[in-house]
Amino acid sequence: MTSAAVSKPGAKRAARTVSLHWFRKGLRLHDNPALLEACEGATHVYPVFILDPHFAKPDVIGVLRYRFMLQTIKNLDDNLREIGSRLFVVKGQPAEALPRLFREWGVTKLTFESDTEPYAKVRDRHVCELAAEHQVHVQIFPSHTLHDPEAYVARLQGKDVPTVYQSFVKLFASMGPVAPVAPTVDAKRLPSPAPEYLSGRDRKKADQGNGHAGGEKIEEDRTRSDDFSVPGLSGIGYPETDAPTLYPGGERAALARMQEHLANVKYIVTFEKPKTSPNALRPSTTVLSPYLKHGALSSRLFYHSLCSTLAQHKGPHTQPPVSLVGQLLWREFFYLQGHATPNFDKMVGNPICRQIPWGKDAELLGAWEEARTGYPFIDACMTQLREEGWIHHLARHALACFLTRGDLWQSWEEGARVFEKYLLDADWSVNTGNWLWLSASAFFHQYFRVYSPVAFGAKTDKEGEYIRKYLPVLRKMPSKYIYEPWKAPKGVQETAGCVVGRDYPHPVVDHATVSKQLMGKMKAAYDANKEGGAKGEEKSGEKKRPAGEDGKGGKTKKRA
DNA sequence: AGTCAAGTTGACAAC
DNA sequence: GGTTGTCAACTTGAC
Repeated sequence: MTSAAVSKPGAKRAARTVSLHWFRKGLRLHDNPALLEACEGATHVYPVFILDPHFAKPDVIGVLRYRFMLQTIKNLDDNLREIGSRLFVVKGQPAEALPRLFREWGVTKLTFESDTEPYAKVRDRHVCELAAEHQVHVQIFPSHTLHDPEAYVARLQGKDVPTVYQSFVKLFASMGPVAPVAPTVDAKRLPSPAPEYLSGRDRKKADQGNGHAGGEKIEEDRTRSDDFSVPGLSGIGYPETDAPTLYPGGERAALARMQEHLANVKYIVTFEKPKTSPNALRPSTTVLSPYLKHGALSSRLFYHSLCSTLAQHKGPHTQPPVSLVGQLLWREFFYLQGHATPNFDKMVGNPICRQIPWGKDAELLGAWEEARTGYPFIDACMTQLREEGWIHHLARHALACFLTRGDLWQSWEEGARVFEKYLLDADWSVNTGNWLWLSASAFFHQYFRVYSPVAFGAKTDKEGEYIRKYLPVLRKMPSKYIYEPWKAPKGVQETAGCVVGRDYPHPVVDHATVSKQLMGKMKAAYDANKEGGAKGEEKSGEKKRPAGEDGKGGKTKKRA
C-alpha cells in the first residue's frame, strides 16, 4: 500500500483488500463483528458514517436527539483516532455517497451491521445492489440484538412470532447461548486509512499502531483530514442549543454508565421495573437505553455482564420480565415483532393491530405535545421529555394512555411520532411496540385498566416535587392540590401565584367522565374487530380473531 | 372444543 | 401501611 496505489484505485484490486465499514447503529469499537471483518486482511479500512438527509430534520428528530447522535459519532471519531484511524463523516444519500467513496478509495469490501427498520431494509438492499455493480464484496453482521431476528424466525419454523412476552421468553431460551462479545477493535487490529487522510498527529499514531500504513512520507499540504470531520449542529441545519447535556453521547459514556451500575450489585440483583419510580428527581432506572439504541453499548455486552454479575452473587435475584435481563428481553421481543410484522408502525395494514376509530383533534394533540393538558403530572412528564430527552418508562405509559384510550382518543401513531422526535433513545421497534401496547391495539388487551393522570403519579411522589421541578408555575401550590390545581380554592390559587385559567390551563378533558366513555368506545372497537375483522367479507364461520391473525409474513395471512 | 389461568407495572375500597 | 377483592369490561395459550 503505497500512496501511488491509492492514487490509482483499482490498479491492483485483486491483490489487495480495501474495506469500507459503514457505521449506522453499532457506533462502537467493542463487540463489533462487522468492523472486525473489515479489518480482516485489509490494507486500508475506511470507517464511514453517513449523515442521511432523510433523518436530519429538526421537526422529525429533535435537536437534543440529534445532538446526542453527533456526540456519539464524535466520540467514535475520537476513539478511532486514539488507535491511528479516524471516522469519515459524509453528508448525503447513502446510495449516492457510497459509490463515490468506492471509486475514490478503491474499495473492495463493504461491511455493516444489519438493521431491521423498514427504511434501513430498503436502503440496504439498494446499497447491496450498488456494491455488486462496483465489484465490492458485502459482509453483513447481526449484532444489534442478542440474537439475529432472522434466527428467531427460522427457529419458529413457520409458527407465528409470539405476541405474548412469556412465549417469547421460551423462544429465547430455546435459542441457545447468546454469542460471546467480540474482541474490541484496537490499533493492532485496525488498518488505518490512506495516510493523506490523517493529520500529522494521527498519522504518527497510525505508524506506531501497525505496519499497514507506516513509513510513508506525505507532505502536510496533502492532508485532507478536514474533509470528513464531524459537524456541529449548525453544520447540518440544526439550531444550536444551550440545553445542558444530562446524558452525553458516545461509547465512552455508555461503558462508564454501565460499569457504574454493574458495580452496584444490590441494585442489579433486586431491580424490579414496576417498583422503580416514574417521577424520581434522579432517574430510578439505568438510562442505558439511548446508548443501546445507537449501539454505543452492545446489548450482548450488557447481557453477558449482567449474567456474570448475577452468577457471582450467591443470593436470589429478580427475573424477567421485571429484572434488568428482562428489560433486554423486552427490547428483543419488540425488535423481533418490528422485523416480522408488516406495517408495524401503522394501524392500517398492520395484522396485529386492532383497528380503532381514533379521533383527529389538532387542539387536543397540541395540548398534549406542548404540555398544556391542565393535568400537572402529564404536563410535567411531557416537559421532562422535551427538555431532557429521557423520561421513565412508566411516565411514557401515563403519557401514552392519556393521549389514546385513556383521555384524548388520539391515534397512537401521532404519539409515537412525538416520542420519536424527543427521546434520545427513540428506537423504532421498541417505541412502536410500546405504543401498540399502551393503546391496547396489540399485545395488551385490558383496556379497562386506565392510568389516572391524578392518582398514578401521587403514589410515588405525594408532595409533587417532580411537578414543582418541571412546572415551576405550580411550585407554590399546596401538596393537597398539586395534582389537581383546579380544585384549589381561588384564594389558595392566588396565594400560590398560579390561577388556573390564567397561569396554568384548565384540564382539557374531565378524566373521570371521558375515561368511562372511552372504555365504551374501546369495547365497541374490539367488538367490531371480532366481527370478522376485514370490512366487507363477513364469513361468520371463519376465525374469531381480528383482521390478520399473525404478525409474520407467513402463510395464511389475511391481507393487510 | 371448552375451560381456565395468566397476562411487565390500574384505581379504589375494604380490611 | 400492606394485602385483597371488585370493577362491566379484555385475549392468549395451555391443557
